[in-house]
Parts: sequence; structure tokens; C-alpha cells
Amino acid sequence: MSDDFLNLLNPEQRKAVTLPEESALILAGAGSGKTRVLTSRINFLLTEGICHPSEILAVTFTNKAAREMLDRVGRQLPIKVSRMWVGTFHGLCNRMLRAQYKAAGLPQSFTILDQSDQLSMIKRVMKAHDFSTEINKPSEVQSYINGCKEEGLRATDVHEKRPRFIDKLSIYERYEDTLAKEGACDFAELLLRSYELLKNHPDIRKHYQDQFRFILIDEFQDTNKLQYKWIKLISGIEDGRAINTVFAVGDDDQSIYSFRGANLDNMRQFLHDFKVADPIRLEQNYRSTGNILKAANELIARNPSRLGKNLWTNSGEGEKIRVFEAENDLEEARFVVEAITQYRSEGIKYKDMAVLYRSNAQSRVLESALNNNGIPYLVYGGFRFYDRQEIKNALAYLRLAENTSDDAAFLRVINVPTRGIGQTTVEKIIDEAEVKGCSCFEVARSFQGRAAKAIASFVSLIEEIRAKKDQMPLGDLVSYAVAKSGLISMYETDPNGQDRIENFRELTSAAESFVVIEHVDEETEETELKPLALFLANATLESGESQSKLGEDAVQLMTVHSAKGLEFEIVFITGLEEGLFPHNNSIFSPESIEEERRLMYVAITRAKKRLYMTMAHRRLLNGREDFHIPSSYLSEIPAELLKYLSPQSRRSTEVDSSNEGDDFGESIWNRGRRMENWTRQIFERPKPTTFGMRSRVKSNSPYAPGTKILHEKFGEGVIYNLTGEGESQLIDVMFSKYGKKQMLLSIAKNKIKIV
DNA sequence: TCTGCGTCTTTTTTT
DNA sequence: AAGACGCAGA
Repeated sequence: MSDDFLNLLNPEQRKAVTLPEESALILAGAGSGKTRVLTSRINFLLTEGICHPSEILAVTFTNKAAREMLDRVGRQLPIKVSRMWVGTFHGLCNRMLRAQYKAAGLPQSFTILDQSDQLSMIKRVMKAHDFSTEINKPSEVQSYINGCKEEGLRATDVHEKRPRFIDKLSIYERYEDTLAKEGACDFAELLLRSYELLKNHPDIRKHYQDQFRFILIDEFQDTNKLQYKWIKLISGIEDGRAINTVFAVGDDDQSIYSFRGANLDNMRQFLHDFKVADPIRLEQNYRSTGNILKAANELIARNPSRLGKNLWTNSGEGEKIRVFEAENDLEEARFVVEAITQYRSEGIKYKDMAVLYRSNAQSRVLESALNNNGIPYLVYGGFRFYDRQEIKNALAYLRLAENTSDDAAFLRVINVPTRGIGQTTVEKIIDEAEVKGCSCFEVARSFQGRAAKAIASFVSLIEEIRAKKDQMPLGDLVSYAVAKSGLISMYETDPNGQDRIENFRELTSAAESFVVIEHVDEETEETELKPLALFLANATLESGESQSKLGEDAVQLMTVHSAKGLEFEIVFITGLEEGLFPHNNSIFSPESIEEERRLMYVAITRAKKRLYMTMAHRRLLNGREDFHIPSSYLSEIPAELLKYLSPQSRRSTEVDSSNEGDDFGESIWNRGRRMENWTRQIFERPKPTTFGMRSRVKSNSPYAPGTKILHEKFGEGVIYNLTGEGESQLIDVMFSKYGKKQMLLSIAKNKIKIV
């Protein structure tokens, strides 16, 4: 037997991998070989004969990570990896619930609602029960509900005293009823159901506890309270039974999902609950050069209450971080494109370069700049395949066929394509369903009235798909449904419908290649398989982690969030502006500012060789031009690690002598000077005293947009908008410390000073 | 009942 | 800028 894989590890890694049967917390810094440790651990457990594949439960953050893990282990060992349970929390809970649907109180073919399905359902529930969407915004209700669920709280568990949440709570209550009635689960519900299943059924709990002797959790810092409770339950630690060991791997500095309930405190709690004396720290970084790492360390050091960790490398200092302050977003994009072109000509592949941004909206300008220069690029996230309306429509037909209680699906396609069933009729159906306490489809089956004929043909359409669904191969079923439903002919007349029809083809082939993984577990698990239900669940859970056109040489564009876990030779972090990164919505709470800082930390540590940080003083955002000052995070990085490339900063900062020479950043700048006239205008425009003064807003007021001010209470800021007349004139100010504020000029006048 | 138009609002991150 | 929503006219 070969222990080769152990020889590839450094001492800390090896210590983690070869740990005896006990729980552990591995603090794995960015680029410290976390994935290798996880897979090696599994490898170790199996090759040493410590356990069988079926005794391993591994939770990853994304489906992609799960696939990679299975892949790597499978390649190293001649073992049936399908016996292991590897997946995301949601994926694993789904698997468990499908197997135990009866005990969980769900129909076998329960539907999974994604975020937007959930939102529609909330709207529907609010409408049905006469809740004003003015007072309670559906999206706020949504986050309230998810917030509760992520803490493991049912509506009946919440004793709400805060007045403004009382209504949200009762909407939650009714929403729960609707979910149950329609046989649907939202994302959080999958976890909660699964948790309750284990909690309320000692026999089932024991079954899984007996099975999973080794539990491995990746990205532990991003688990929420409910997920942690789930882990505790399944590990057996709460029952005081023979305890399964939990091997938790995470990095508190990379916790960036608190907006969806991630609870950083789980790490501390874990040490206590699982009696882990000391976390194992993996601090040697194999990814980035010294300067990049130093910048990351210095930045993150500003966050109080970390578990503590300092990355080091022996790969040398490397280049400095290049900073570019652009006049506007167009120029920023141009700069990035220039650099990419240059690197490409030096032989660096497009796919080794990534452009990162805080929010998806920022990709537009970058995309068009890349496009104009004929540079291939790949945008991650953004429009997901399964989010497209035509795909959602097609899936809705299939959902309804699989689960006729699925009113959400019913309402989505009852009149798509239009078949003469209008709002009045639909509302009649909804009301009747409400009265009878049955599904809309049930009502439709015996619908009498004006549109009876149209409805009857819709019903028989669904029945036909239903009749075929367990006979036909999945791929055939999908193409049958899109044709028979009339969706194809509907899009044929649509001017840009060709793409949509093409997407149907893609959906069909996804269905064709969908393999129902057979994990028939003796005793408890059901053996009867429902391919369509599994396919639909998979579609929502794997909502298009782009089947990344692998091997394609293209520049990678993505948000910082989706860059987590990835690495690139060259990284551009764009939009380093106060209000954007850190984002305005985070600016008011210290915790969020810290989270944003961690986000920046993640961004920086993606880079292997070269890192660029760029910002734009003016930016078109939400349909209007905003003025921005450089991100405070930029100033949190020691100046000696930075090298400014932009003319603006050259003027304001003394030129660093290291900026001379044939260094690469220099060459871009020099080439910039030789460019055509219009380009030169941008590059060589003198720095305006109040930056961004070439405002389109016609105004000769001293408070015109772009004016820098000092407020007696809020400190420094920039006016970015001026509206109204006379006494009611308003200014919008972006403060560096307090974010956006709108104030009445007549009053603010006395409190501000123009700088 | 359907369609088109105008108005309104919304803008963080995603399993 | 783009999408959701509501209203009016066909």
C-alpha cells in the first residue's frame, strides 16, 4: 500500500490528515492546501482501513466542490465513491428527505423552490390574505422568514414583540401552510425539515448516526446556526451516544455569507461543544507571492476578534500591487483591457486572468470593453441557465406534471403560452381552491365557466405529460413537454426566441445525461425512484453553476463571492470605491464593515503573481452617475506594497522611484500616452480640484455634484446629486464614513464646509 | 381577456 | 438601466 500522498504534505497538513478518531478544527488559510487536506483525509481514512466509504459524510459549500472531491478521491482510490455521502447541505438534506419523505411529512415528489419562486409565493400569500405590500415589502418578508428558518425557528416558535415584525410573522405562518399544502420546500426548509426529521424520529436519527462515523465539513465558517445544529444532531454529540467525529475545515477570515445566515460564532462554539483543545493552523500559503500576502495580512489584521492566523510563503516578495485610479468607469474598464491585452501578448493565457467586482451590475462596462477589443471572456453567475424564463416555464410544466399540488407551477404556466385564460378566471380558480382547501389543478379539473374549454385542454395537456413521465426517458420527456405545451411555437414567433429554443435543446440534453445516482441504502431508504422529481430537484439545487466551458481560454469575470476558492495568475479587483466596496448597505454596521473587509481579503488572496486594484471616480450606477472616493480598504494596505499607476495619483503622491524602469505597469502607462487623441484626453486630463467636476448636471451652485465637503458631524464626503429648487433644494452626499445621506441644503449649509 | 404603454421602483453578495 | 406593476383601451 502506498502512503505517497502523505509525503506531499507539510507537517501541519500531515498532522491534520492523520489525526486519530477525534473531532478537529482545521483553520485553513487562503491557499494553504485546504482541498488537498480534505481529500487526503478521506484517502487516509479509507486506505488505512479506518472506515468504509459508506461511513463518510462530507459537506461542501458548492456542488462543484462536491464533484471535485469525489473526483479526486475516486481517482486516487479504487473505491466505490458513490457509497460516500458528499454534497452541499441542501443536496444532502434533499437526499435524506427523498428517502425519508413519509416520516418527514412530505410528498415523495415535493418541489424545491428557489429564491425567486419563494418570493412569488410570498407575494401570492400576502395577496391572498390582504397584507399590504407597501407596509411589508415581500423581499423583506422573505429575509425575515429565511432568517427565522436559518435559526431553526418555525413560526410557532417565534414570539415576536417588535411591532414592525408582527405582520411578517403572521405572513410567515400562512406561508408555511401554503408550502405544506403545495408540497414544496424552499432552500431553508430543506434544512429545517431534515433537522426536524432527525430530531423527532429517534430511530431515523440513530440510523444516520450509526452510519456516519466520520463527518467532514468544508467552509465551516459559512455554516448557519441551523446547519450547525444539524451537524451536532447527526454527530450524536447531543444524545451523549457514541460520538461521530467531525473534521471541520474553515477560515474565519473568509466568512462572507452572513447575509444568508452564516454564523461566524459557530467556529468558537465548535471548539467548545466538541471539546477541541486547539485548532490546527495551516498557515503556509502556496499560492501568492509575498507582497500580495502581506497586503492581505495587514488588511485583515484590522478585524478584531479573529481566531488569529498569519499566512506566510517562501516564494519571495514578487511584484507590488498596482493601483489605478480612473476618472470614470469607462476608463477603468479600458485600463483593465489594456493590461489584459499586454499580458496576452506576453504569452499569458486569458483564462489565467480574472476580473473581480463587488456586484454583478459592474460587469456590464467591463464586458463591453472586452467585447469591443475582441477578447474572449466568461461571466460567472449573473444569468443562470435555470433562471431563464423559458427554462422556468418548461420546468413548471414538468413540476406540475410531477406534483399537481404545485400551485406556483400551475399559476406560472396556466396561460403561458396564452390560451385565453385571463386573470379573472385565474382568480376564480385561486379562490375556489382556497375555499375547498385543494390545489388549483384540482379545481381546474372540474372547472365550469367561460374558459372551461381552454382549461380542460390545459388539464389534459398536463395529464398527458403525467402519463408519460415515468415511461419515457427524461430527455424525451422534456422535449415532449416543450413541444406539446406550445412553448416552442410561442418562442418561434418571438424575435429573439431562437436563443430560447436553443436553450430548450440544452435542457433536453441536460435531462438526457442526467444520471440518477442509485444509493440504495438497505432498511430505511426507499428504492422506488422518481427520476423526474430528482431531475427537477437537481435543477433547482444546481442552479447553473455554469458547466464552465472547460478548457476554453477566456478571461474570467465574476463577483468576489463567486471567486472564493479559486485562484488566478493575474487578478484585477475593480470598483475599489467607498460605497461600492465596502458597499453602502454595509457601511452602517461595524460587523458588516468587517465582513466587507473579509471579502476584500478573499479578493486579494485570489492572486498568485500579480494583483491590480482599480477604482473610478465617477461611475454610472442604477441609471445615474455617482461620484466616488477611493475605498478605505485601499488605505489600509501599507503604502510600500502599492504602486500607483494613474496620473491622478502621480500628481498627488510623490513618485516612487521604483516606478521607473521597464516594469510592466509602466509600459501600459507609456503606451497610454502614445495613444490616439481622445485617449490622451482621458489620460492626461489635469486632476480637477473638485474631482469629477465635468458634471452633466447643469448648475452653477457652489454645491454642484462632485464638490468635496466637510460636515461637522459626518466628516468628509462628496456631493453626488443636487435636486429641487429654492428652499427645498436637496443634496445627496456620499460620506466616507457614514455612506449616503440626503439633506436639505438650506439646513445643511450651515453645517458643511467646502473643501 | 389581452396588449401596450407609462410609471414606478429598485439597485449586494447566493446554496 | 431594467424590470415590475398598474391602468386604459381594443
